[in-house]
Amino acid sequence: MPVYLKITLLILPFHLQLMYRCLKVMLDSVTPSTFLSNTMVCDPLMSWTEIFGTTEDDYPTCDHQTDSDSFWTSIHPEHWSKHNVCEWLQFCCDQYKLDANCISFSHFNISGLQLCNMTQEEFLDAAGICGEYLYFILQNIRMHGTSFFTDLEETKLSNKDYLQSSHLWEFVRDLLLSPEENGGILEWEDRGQGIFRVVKSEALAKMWGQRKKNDRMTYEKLSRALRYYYKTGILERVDRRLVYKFGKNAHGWQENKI
DNA sequence: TTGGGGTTTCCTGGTT
DNA sequence: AAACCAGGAAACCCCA
Repeated sequence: MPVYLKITLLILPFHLQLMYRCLKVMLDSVTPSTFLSNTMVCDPLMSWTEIFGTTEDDYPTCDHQTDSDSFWTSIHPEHWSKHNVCEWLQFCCDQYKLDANCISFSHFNISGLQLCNMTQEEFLDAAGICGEYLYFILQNIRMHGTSFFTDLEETKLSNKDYLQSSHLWEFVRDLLLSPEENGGILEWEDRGQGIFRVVKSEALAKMWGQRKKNDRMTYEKLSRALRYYYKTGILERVDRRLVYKFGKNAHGWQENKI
């Protein structure tokens, strides 16, 4: 075997590792503000040791059952492979109790970049009501994971400051005010009186948990937080399961006062 | 550093 | 039996 070929084979793994580590450093160094300001992505002054690290081999792996949301928010969806997209769909079905039968998986045999370029209508075509929900989850990851929009006008969600609310009741209110985007998690029972129903309790909890970067959130705990609002008049009791009503101190939910 | 608001976590007991 | 409701207690986190 020629010497140059031996050398090439010898250094090939090293090159692959170098490429991976460079890519990882680039991704890790990215922050939302970096992209929002349209400035350079990488810190140009990375040392060799920062790039190569030590000798351990920490190639990325994804166990969507155990890593929960962390993997999907650690790498921007645009960088997902076809396999990642497929795993993400499976993860969403498991995590949010979506009916996989609704999903036309052939429509999702695409890269992360192509996924990100899909419109809400295309999601609907590909997965019906689940598509609406998947679209919402994806936008949420793009906004709150390692998301980096170059243009804040890019989505309807950001236009409405959707999910920017700091309090739980505002988060709930804003979901109710965007029925086309909340995936049927919440719905009005009596719009005029501010009475609403939680349709998918655990999905709501997961979404709130995602908002707070807390994958241990449950409806049990979320509902405890909602019950605290009875004291402050943000919510009023409705003696029906999963039904709540906005109180006199809640604002922004009335149709004529938005 | 501290104190308060707003949860989050855990719990017991009750209801649907 | 599972899911939900009620509310006490304490921990936690963030912000001013």
